[in-house]
Amino acid sequence: MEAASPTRAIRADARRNRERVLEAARACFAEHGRIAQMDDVARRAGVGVGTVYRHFPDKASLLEALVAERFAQFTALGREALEHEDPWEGFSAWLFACGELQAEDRAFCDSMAAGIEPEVVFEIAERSGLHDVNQRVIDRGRRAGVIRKDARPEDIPVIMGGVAATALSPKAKLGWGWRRHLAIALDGMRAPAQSKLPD
Amino acid sequence: MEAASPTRAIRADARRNRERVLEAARACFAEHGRIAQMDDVARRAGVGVGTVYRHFPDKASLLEALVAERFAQFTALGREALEHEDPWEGFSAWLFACGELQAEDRAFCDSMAAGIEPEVVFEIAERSGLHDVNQRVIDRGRRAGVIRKDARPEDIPVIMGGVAATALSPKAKLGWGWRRHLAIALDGMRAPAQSKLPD
DNA sequence: GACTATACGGAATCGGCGTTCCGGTTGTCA
DNA sequence: TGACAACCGGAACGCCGATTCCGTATAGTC
Repeated sequence: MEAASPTRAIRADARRNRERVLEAARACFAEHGRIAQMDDVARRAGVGVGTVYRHFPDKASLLEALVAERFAQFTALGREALEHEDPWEGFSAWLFACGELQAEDRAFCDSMAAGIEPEVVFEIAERSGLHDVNQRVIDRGRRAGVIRKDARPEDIPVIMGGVAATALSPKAKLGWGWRRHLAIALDGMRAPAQSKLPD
Repeated sequence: MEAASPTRAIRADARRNRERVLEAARACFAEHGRIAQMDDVARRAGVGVGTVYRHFPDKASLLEALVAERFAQFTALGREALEHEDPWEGFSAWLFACGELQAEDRAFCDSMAAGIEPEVVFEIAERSGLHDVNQRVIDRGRRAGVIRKDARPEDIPVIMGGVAATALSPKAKLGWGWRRHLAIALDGMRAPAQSKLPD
């Protein structure tokens, strides 16, 4: 039904500009979070705002595209984690790696933490195969006896969302650091469990 | 230097209105988060916007006042926790209680999670004595051998910030729930530690 | 080289929201 | 009761940033 239009293909310059816009958006939003402005993205990309809007109907779509990229990375890393000989090491190193990517991306963090339109985020995670990977990683860990029995795949996004919130805080203050936060949560996920999880 | 003005005392209606505004603000912001509008607060309080502004110079101040109230509650609960016979029970029940309060308050959650002006939040925590209580609760737990040795008082706000982020998500989705998140983190704080925390 | 569908740029538009302002009201004190 | 300072309401203002619009430029085709 969705046949390629019979007319001319997408113009080369259009394709190039789309790439530029995405790249500029990555940089702007990573640095300033979702408050970065469309005009800034356009300027950084060296195009007019109009062009940005031709490629992405609105700001939300642009942000979405970026989140999708990140999720794809997480998924890829997760697949590798499944190959790791030590299920626990694979699991924890994976989350630290995702944390590293997150921490560099303010917009991603506040999308996750303050969770604008979680429905959409959920769908993207589904589409990118992230849910599936979460499921497998948790299963593997539980079977190996290194992850607590009552752990669930959804615990991963919950934890990472929390870590994202921490990553948003100015690092200096209190000497926090998302790594410490993640380390605590990971200990909480480890078998043997010290308590029973609600739900 | 800050002597009471020698002129008439604050008018009774002014005091009453201030209270109304605070109450309305509590309700509006709790429900909609910090995006709730000043006009809504005013309407709900049954006063004009001007009145809101006479009592609080700007939106930030109003939010701040509310956050301060919350922190004061946390502090009070924390002091009670210190009296609990079981240091672990005192600690964990305390955080669940705080979570309960948080979860009902969207504005508080997004202040904590997306952390607008963390400097200010920090200062309020200091003033309300929350930092002090955190310190004591952790110390007590560590001495009793129920909290991991490498835990630090700052881990508490970090964890609760993460929980706040979770509380912001629509509960239905994925069957999450901040309680589960907190439970995991608490297990991570418990002695004996399974790993060494970074930093 | 001529032609046209596509793209482009960026000024102008539009809507939302915090904040200000001032004429009118009301509590308080003598 | 009168006078005045303290308050009040809410219309109007100003800023800011997303989005639109349209005249112009250009890739791709014949």
